[in-house]
Order: sequence, then structure tokens, then C-alpha cells
Amino acid sequence: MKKHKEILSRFGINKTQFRIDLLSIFFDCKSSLTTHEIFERFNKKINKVTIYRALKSFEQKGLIHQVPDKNNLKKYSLCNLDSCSPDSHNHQHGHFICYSCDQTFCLDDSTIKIIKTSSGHIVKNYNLILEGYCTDCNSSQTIFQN
Amino acid sequence: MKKHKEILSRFGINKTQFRIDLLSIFFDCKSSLTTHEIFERFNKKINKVTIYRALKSFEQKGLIHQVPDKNNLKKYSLCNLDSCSPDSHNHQHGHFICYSCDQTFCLDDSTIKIIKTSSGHIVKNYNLILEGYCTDCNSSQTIFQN
DNA sequence: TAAGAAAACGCAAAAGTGTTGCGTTTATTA
DNA sequence: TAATAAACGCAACACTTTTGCGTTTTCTTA
Repeated sequence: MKKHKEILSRFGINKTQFRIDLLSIFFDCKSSLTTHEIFERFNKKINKVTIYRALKSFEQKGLIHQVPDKNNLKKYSLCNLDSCSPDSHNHQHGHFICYSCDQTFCLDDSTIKIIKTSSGHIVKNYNLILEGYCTDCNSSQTIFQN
Repeated sequence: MKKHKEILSRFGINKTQFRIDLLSIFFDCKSSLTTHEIFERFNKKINKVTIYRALKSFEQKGLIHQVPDKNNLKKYSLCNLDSCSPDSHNHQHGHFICYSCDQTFCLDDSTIKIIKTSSGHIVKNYNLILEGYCTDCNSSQTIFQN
């Protein structure tokens, strides 16, 4: 896809077939992926080392970022490509992980508001993981208030 | 210490010397611990497998819980012993990871307020990871507002 | 408090995740 | 299109975590 090639160029990454496909997978999934999941999506036809190196490269160039995972695996999400670059990552969104179907959903900025931390720490970045039951697995609405 | 033995009993864990000492370490620790850090605190005199099994047991019984770590290692913190049990963990608080010293701090409920999710998902637990510079590494105050 | 049952332990081995070195292939550039 | 740089595959390695098994310790209860 032409769009993906342009993005790779813009972020200074060589346009190999694998990296075009990898970016495409991130666009399709719109959430986070483990190296294992990526390996599976390529039907194990690609070397794992290649995946690890591509992910490291994508991350350094500001295309994807790591997301903490429940099982402590390396997991990556597509960045907001307008606000991330090799110089700085800026992520202001959360993820929702379903207990039942294990899917990960992206939550856009407006769903979450973090009012303040009074801890005295200097916050440079944040990452929010919500866990529970997704809309499909439990079709009711909730307002979560702390 | 008598208090620690009582807690182990209450959570249905056998009171071996190692597990008493391990619980004691968690009480002493301000933030969270990796298996490696625990191994070090026992001067490498205890088998690593024993540590892994004790942590798994403590977690299942509701005594400790996993916290996210920058380097994707398993890291554990003491639970709020009044709200966690073998049946359910209730962690609605954030973690702060320091860029400088790599420590993970638990932020209690009052420091963070999540106003709402309008996503339609049912939120059972949440995990908020804040990244930046901790009080010790950069001794100034901050209010973080989104 | 002694005996049987259950849990915890140590050791060795293995599984899983991620990294490094190196020679080859592919893409970029000029 | 030739030289340079980046990406790739393979093999080996490092590290964290898990599993199997026989032994030791703790718990239960009679």
C-alpha cells in the first residue's frame, strides 16, 4: 500500500516487503501486538530476529511504542504518527484489555481524564491499562468513577 | 515477627522461615521488587525456583500483585491486605516508574482520579503507568493535568 | 506429641523471550 | 549501475521463568 511506503520513508525506514507488511499489520490491528502474535500473522515464515530488529527500529524512529503487558511480554502499539518522531514519543491514550476474549482496545484521549498526581513525581508520559469485560463480552454500559 | 506469621496464616500460606522473611522484605520495601532483587536480598542463599514459587503462591492467595516494569521483568508489590484475597484482586491505583533510578512506585487511590470511560467496557481493575522523574531523583513538585 | 498428609524446598533440566555476531541479500544514493 | 548502507537469515548465546522429581519441612488430627 502506497500510504505505508510513504510513512516508512517519512520516518527514515527502508521499505522492505516485510516492513511494509509489518506496518500494515499495525494499521489493521489498531491496538497492541506481541512479537509472538506478529510471528503468527506471518505464518512463522519470517525469522524472529527480523521481527525483533524491525520492532526496535520502528520504536526508535517513533512509529510504534511499547505497552506494558499483563504477562510481561514485549508488546507494541502504533504511535500517533503526528506527534511521535525519533526525537520524542508522546502518548496520551489508554488501552483496555478484556478478561474474557483477551483483546486489546485503544481508548482515545477523550475517554480518560487524569486530574492530578499529588505525589511529587514529575510525570513525563503516561500509559493506562484498563481491565475488565469488553462491550462484546458483556453488553452493558458502565461509568467508572473512583 | 509475629504479625507476619499471622498474615501468612490468614492467607493460607505455610509459615516457613523463607516465606516469613520474604513477607518481611515486602513490608520493608517502599516500592516493588523483582525476583532478582529478592535473590540479592537473601544473599543468593535461597534457590531461585523457591522464590518464583513463593511469589506465585503469594499472588494467588492475594498477598502481592504484579506491577509493570520498564524492562519487562516480573515485579511485585504488596497488596492492600484488606481488599485482596484468593478470590479477587482489587487494584485501582497507579504506578510511577522513574526514568532515572528505574524504581516502580505504587500511587494510592487518592493521588489519581479517573473520571470516566465512555467506551462501554466494564472496568474491573485499572493500571496506570506514569513515567518521569521521582521525587528523590528530581526534588520538585508537579501537578499533571490533561 | 507422634504419624500421615500436604506443602515447600533444592537441584537439574527445559522452555520461552530476547540479543549478538557474521556472512549474505536487498534497498538506497549518487 | 556501482558503491554504500540497511535489512535479512542462521546459529549461538544470555537471561528469566517453569517443570519434574525426590527430599525435607510444616500442618493436621487423633
